[in-house]
Amino acid sequence: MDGTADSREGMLSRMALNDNKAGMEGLDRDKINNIILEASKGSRFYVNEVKKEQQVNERIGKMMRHKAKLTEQQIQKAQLSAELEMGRELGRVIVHVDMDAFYAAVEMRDCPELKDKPMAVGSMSMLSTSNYHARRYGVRAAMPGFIAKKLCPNLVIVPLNFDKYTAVSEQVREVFAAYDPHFLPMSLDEAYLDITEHLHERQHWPESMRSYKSCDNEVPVETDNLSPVLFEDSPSSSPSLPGSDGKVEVFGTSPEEAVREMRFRIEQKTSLTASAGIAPNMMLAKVCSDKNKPNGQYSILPERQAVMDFIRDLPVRKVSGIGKVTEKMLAALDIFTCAQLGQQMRVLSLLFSETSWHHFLQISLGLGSTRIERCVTLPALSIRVTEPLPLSEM
DNA sequence: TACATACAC
DNA sequence: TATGGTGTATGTA
Repeated sequence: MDGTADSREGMLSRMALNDNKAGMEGLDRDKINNIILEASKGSRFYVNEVKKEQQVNERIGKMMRHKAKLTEQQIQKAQLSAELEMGRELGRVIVHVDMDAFYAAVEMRDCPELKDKPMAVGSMSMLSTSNYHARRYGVRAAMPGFIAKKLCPNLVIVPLNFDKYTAVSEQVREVFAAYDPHFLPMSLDEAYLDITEHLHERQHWPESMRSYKSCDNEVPVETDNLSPVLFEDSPSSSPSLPGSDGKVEVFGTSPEEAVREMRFRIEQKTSLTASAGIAPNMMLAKVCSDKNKPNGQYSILPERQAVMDFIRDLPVRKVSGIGKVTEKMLAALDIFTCAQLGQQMRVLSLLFSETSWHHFLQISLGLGSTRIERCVTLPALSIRVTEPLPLSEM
């Protein structure tokens, strides 16, 4: 009944390497998992993980028995879909920006010797993040350093410099604010922005307000005549003219160009790269920001068809809010992609709570929040004494 | 209400 | 030697 094979399989789903992240494609999973397993076996953590795994398996068993007993019930899913479809909002331009391997990138910037080595930030007990070189060995955020060392003996582990990351984060947030003063920070290294208003204004901006010099810090190139009032923080001392020194880049007025410009300014200011996603809602923007990481961006056009094309083959696990447990429960129902999620709504509405299946339905339709709300989270953020460690800012 | 689970960073 | 800390949301007893 217990079945060692079964519990071992199940354990792997919790303990095994999570390669669902950028920079970890094409690894030798079996080899890596064996090392992780060997290092973990017998520990209290291991025993606890096995226990939790069995609980999830029981939950799935219960769900499957329930499913087998289902009678053909009619539900009004079609009607709800239609209502949601009518309310679909495509008019906002939502951006999710995410710094690439943030802590590791800061440490590499400040210590060039680390640049070509596999390195991670954290301790022997826990890593906060790793650089892309280390990821080739399966070393990633949320992994204990001692296990990472087994995977990659040459790994350099740098302790956290939290104050430094906070300071850099402030610099990055200054750039965010230029595109959306109400942006929503999710952690030190990532945020949601609604750049709809910015884009409206930007339409009327002259090129000079969209021009940036490669070597200079964050200020548009100064030309003699045009609205200098708008550049309060530009240095009046040395107005750099196009062609005088570094190359001047002119950014366009489209959403993609605005975001390219924002990433350019972040890099000029901090020497760190960011990735971004542009989409009509937060759920999609978040997925998009991961698509061309590191140092890239991806956008979904504000059209229903573009959204549905994007959603179709998207693995459900990529969606924020779908974690490993939900992934496994859905997998037991042969649901792996968002399209399959949509096809199975009838069953899902019977097996899951109302809030859960409503959420699933929204995902399957490519819907998400179109207003970023800061007021709700702001008090919580200000109370916080220490920022939680981002364990997956890759 | 209190506690447990899932999820995010 | 060693597998985080904190907040939110949701479900259940």
